[in-house]
Amino acid sequence: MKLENRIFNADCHDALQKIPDNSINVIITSPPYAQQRKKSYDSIPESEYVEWFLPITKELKRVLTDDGSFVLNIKEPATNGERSTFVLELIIEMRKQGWFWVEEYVWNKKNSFPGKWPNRFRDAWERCLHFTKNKKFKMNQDEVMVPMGKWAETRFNSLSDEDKIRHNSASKSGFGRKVENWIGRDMAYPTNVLEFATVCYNKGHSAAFPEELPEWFIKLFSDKDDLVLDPFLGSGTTAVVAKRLERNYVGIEKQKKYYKLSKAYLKMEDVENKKIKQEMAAAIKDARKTGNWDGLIAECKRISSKDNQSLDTFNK
Amino acid sequence: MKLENRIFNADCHDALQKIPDNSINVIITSPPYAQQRKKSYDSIPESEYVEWFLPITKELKRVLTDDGSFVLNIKEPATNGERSTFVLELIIEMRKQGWFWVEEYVWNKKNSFPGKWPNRFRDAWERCLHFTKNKKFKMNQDEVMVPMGKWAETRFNSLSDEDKIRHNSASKSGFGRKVENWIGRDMAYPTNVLEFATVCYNKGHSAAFPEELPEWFIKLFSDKDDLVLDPFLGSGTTAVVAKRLERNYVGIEKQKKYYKLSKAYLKMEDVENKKIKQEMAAAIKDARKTGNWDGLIAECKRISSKDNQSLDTFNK
DNA sequence: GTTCCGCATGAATCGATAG
DNA sequence: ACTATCGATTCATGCGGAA
Repeated sequence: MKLENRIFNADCHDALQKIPDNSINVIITSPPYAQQRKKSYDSIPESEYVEWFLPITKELKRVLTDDGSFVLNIKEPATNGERSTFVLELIIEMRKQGWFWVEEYVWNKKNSFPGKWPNRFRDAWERCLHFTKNKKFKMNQDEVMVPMGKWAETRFNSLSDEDKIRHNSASKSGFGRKVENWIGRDMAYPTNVLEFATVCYNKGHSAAFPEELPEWFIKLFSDKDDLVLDPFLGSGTTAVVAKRLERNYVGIEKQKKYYKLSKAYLKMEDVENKKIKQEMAAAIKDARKTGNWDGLIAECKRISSKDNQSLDTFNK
Repeated sequence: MKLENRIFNADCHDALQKIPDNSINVIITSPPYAQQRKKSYDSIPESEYVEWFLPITKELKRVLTDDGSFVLNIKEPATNGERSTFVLELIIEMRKQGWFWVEEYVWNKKNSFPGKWPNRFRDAWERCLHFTKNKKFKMNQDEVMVPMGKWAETRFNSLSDEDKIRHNSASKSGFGRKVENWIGRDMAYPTNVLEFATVCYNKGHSAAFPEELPEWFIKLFSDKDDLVLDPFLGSGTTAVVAKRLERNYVGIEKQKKYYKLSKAYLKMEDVENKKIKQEMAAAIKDARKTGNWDGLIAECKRISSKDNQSLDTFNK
């Protein structure tokens, strides 16, 4: 059975069995967080977290290609006045499994959750742990270069959208080449501190991380047509971004609700017409509001078929 | 013997014996980094780092007051293609010693050291690990509040440097009061991500961290006249800042060179006259350049005596 | 059509209260 | 003494209605 562009609605460890060895180029995920108090459906107690996760990382190592990367977005909560140590323990244990702990990127969340406590400030960062199977791996550093310095930044902002499009589409013309050179001079490689804002529900949906995060790592650690896996897909951000970047995706999500949500968002990626896209977004928002997920995918298909019609009409 | 405002030129663990129990309010330090290859005078091999550091943290716990804080600025290097795990192990072991691991602050180094490697980007952050002896401790959150939000940010950017100074010094004028009110309304508590630029050698000296870093933690975790310890004083940044903030300091530094440098910088804090201050800075710079440290302290005393004279003259 | 303001919304954490 | 639930605190962001 074809693996590419599938979402499994199953337990993570079970579904991983169906994925062959050395087949995934990048794994990006944000696993369910450990929580001491709430014993909700998908929450693992802190004390059992490492023990629970290690069999999964073992499978992830098996399915990853030799030059592939595994990016683990995680942050230990503060309970009883101090930070938990299970993430530290996890890193140490994963190295014993044979993983290379290449780097720890910091995701600096510009809009962190508010609050005030006597012993700490707001938590504004999460770990993005970068693991590989080998010392050498695929890394396309040029894909994530950033504008350098203030001057370059303002110049970029002052470019009209049309200018940018013109540059992209006409990169082989004299004009295009000129801008290209100029950009090359004023772009710098980023650091291991990433600055993205978190997503809020009012933007349409909430997710563990904003699209920029998987986008950055997918560009960096994979090529076009490569295969991207998110073993805890959630609302589907990783798959949606992978699709948009012309990579293939595989997703695993245990909860039916999020499974359907992912399918809906992926369907929305196919839609070209702006109004129809908005209509689909409204349907998703409605399902979130009412908690009625059953009809969502059918509804999305119905709406999306209108897009095809409108395209057909347009083509005539 | 008086403990306050002394610098010990001695081995860290030895000197700590002389410090009584529960006498230090804040400990801030950046210990010598582990290095795999170089076996220089003050470098500890990675494999022995935890084992070497734990007896010291045990003493630090002894000398710290019950409501005191220990801030450990550290970052594991990347060797052989991956990050070392000794910092993670250190945290776990320190908890076994009875430390509370309250928080991990990230120091985001805005101007990080340049460089390019095939498997990683520039390292732009370091850990500032916050440990305490108890769940409750001293924390003066209001001392480190920051301007809030986008609007305030742009306002601050549009103010010239002089305007900022004028606001600070003339807070009772009409202009000042207005801005003051506005600031009072628009100050927010910071997050656990700190943004300080690194210090450059051309600023006069190199140090493990910029003055802003100990300043932030000293303000946050101590009151006026409290006692601040840096067991690996280096060029004396922590002591200088503590003195400036009207705290008392204790420093320990093994290397004669850095011991003398610290004394020189502390002497410079006493000098009021700008020109004489510059003269002393030049003498320090000269000692760094020539490597001739023997006469430095005497020279600083000689220069500083001129300051007293000039003050006397001024007073007449 | 713009710009501007009000408002709801977060992978949060602590202390108090209740059982 | 230990666990479970609840209220209070707080701020960057984007949406929607208003001017």
